[in-house]
Amino acid sequence: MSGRSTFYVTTPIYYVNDVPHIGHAYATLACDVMARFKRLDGYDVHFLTGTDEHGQKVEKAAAAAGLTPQAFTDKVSQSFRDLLGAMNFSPDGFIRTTEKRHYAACQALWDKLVAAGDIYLGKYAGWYSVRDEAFYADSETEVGTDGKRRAGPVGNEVEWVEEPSYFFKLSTWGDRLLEFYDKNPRFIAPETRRNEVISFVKGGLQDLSVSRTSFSWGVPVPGDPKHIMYVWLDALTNYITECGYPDIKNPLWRFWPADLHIVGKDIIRFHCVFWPAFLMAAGVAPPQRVFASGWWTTEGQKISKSLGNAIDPIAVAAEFGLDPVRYFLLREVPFGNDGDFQRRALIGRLNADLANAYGNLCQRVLSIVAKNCEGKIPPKGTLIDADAMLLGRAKGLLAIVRADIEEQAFHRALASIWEVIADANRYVDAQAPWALAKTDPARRDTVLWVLAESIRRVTLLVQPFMPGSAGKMLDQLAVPAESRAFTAFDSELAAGTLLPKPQGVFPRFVEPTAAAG
RNA sequence: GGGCCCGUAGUUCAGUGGUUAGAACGAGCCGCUCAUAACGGUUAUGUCGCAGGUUCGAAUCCUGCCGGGCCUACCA
Repeated sequence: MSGRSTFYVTTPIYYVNDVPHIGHAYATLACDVMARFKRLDGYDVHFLTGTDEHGQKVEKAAAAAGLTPQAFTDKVSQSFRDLLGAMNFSPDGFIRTTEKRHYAACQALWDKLVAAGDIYLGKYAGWYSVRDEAFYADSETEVGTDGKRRAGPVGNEVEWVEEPSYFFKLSTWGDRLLEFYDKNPRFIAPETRRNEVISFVKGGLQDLSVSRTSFSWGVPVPGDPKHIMYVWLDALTNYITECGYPDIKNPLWRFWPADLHIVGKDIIRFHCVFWPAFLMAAGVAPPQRVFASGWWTTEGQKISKSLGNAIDPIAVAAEFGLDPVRYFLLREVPFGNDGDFQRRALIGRLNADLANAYGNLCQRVLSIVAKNCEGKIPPKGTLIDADAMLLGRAKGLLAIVRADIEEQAFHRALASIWEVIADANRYVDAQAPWALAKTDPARRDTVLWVLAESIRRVTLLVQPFMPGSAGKMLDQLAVPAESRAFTAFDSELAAGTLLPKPQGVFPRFVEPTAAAG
C-alpha cells in the first residue's frame, strides 16, 4: 500500500461496430489529460479504456464479414488499440467485454441483483418492427388507413411480440436515485445534463428488461443460459471488472469507486441512472462523477457516414502534428459543449498560441541564453518587482490549473496557462535583455533566469496536454526526468546548468501552396 | 405536447443586479529587433435576439414572442 490517494478515470468502452473517429479520440484525450495530470500531481492513477463487443449488431456484422463474432471483434478491437499509441494516450488498462474475467464479473453482479430481489422473470412485450429491429412504445405506433400498425422514422409495419425476459426493478429506484443526485451534486456534469437526468428520473422509471433470447452473442444469464444479458448491463460492468469484481481482495479494487467516467452525451442516462441503480442494488458504491462530453461537427456540418465527412484523428495529427491537435481539441471548445472542427481555427490556434506565443517565447529566451551565457542557466541575482510579479503569476498557476482540472474545465486551464505566457512575452519586451547585454550583464542574467524559470513552471503544467512537446521543452531547459512532477514545481532552476542547443518545438503551419504543375 | 440549455463586437466566447459591457483571434496604425516576419503598444467595431414587466438600477430576475440545440428509456 502506497498510501497515496487513488484516481480512477475511464473512457466509455467503444462499440466495435464502428471504426475510431474524432469522438472516440476526444473522450479518450480528456481522460488522458486527467490521468497524466493526476499522476504528475502525485496520485495513484488507473486509466481504463476498452471495447464493448457484444450484441446483435456485432453478431450480424460478423456474419456479414464471414467471420466468427470472436474473430470479428478481435480485429475491430485492435483498431481501437492502435488509436491509443497514435494519439499518445496512456491507459493503464484495456478491457474487452469478451474476456473471461468480464463474464465472471457480470455473472457475479447478476447473482447479487437476484439475491437482492431486484431481478425477476417476466415477459417482454411490445410492437416490434422486423425492418428496424426495434421495439416501439404503444404511443409511438399508429394504425394507418389500411388498418396496419406502423412505427419508426419511415413507418415500417410492426407486430406484437412477446418473449420471456428478466427485468430489473428500476421502477423502485427513482427516489433513491434522486436522493443520491441531491447528496452528490458533482455526480453529473455539466449542469444541463444533470437537469436532464433529474427531470427524466422525476418523470418516473419503468422496470428495465435486462435479458434477451433473440440472439446469443453475449454473457449468458447464470442458471438460464438461453438468456443473454442486456448489452448495457454487460457493458457498464466493465468498470468494476477491471478492478477485480467480485474479488475485493484484488489489488485494483482500491480504485473503486471510480472518480470519473467520461462519456458521450448520448449515453448519459445509462451511466447516471441505470449504472448507479445496478450498483446500489448490488451493494457496490456508485462512481463519483460522470462527465458528458459534446459532439464535434466539421466546418459547420454534422458528421455523418452519408456525407463522408468523418474526421480521422490520426490523419489530422499526421498533417498538423499530434500535440497541436490535442491542444486544439481541448482549448477551442469548453469541455461539455458541442464543437465545430474548423481547419482554419486549428491553424489559427497552432500558429497564434503554440508557434508565436509559446514556442517563440521559449526560442527567443533560450537563444539569448545560448549566445550570452555560454549556454548555461544564468545566476538568479537580485529580483526587482517586475521579476517577482511574473514569477508570482507562474507560481500561482498550479493551484488555478488544478482547480480547473478538477472540474474538467480544460479550456479554462489552458487559457490561464497562456495568460502567463503572454505576461512573459510582455516582460521580455519591457526588460529588453538584448539591450541589457551591453549595459548591465548581471541584470540581463536575472531577467533570463526569471524567464527560464517561468517557462519551466508553465511547461510542467503543459505536460498533461502535450506530453511530447512539453517533454522536448523541458529537455531544452535540462530539467531531469525526476524533476518533472508537481512535487518539483516549487524547486528552481539551478544556475550553471548546461543547456542543449535551442530548437524550435512548434513550427508555424504554412498552408502548402497549390501544387505547381 | 412536456422539460432543459442557448441567442453579447467580423469570429469564438467571458460577464448571472450596480460606475462609460470585456477578452482572445482577425483588421488598421505605431514601436522593437532577442526570436519561428515572431513580440509589444495602440485604435476601431456591439440597439447585449425582440417586446413588455420588477427594481433607485438589468446583458444579468420575471412574462410573452422569435431563432438555434438537446432530452423525452430498454439498437451502444
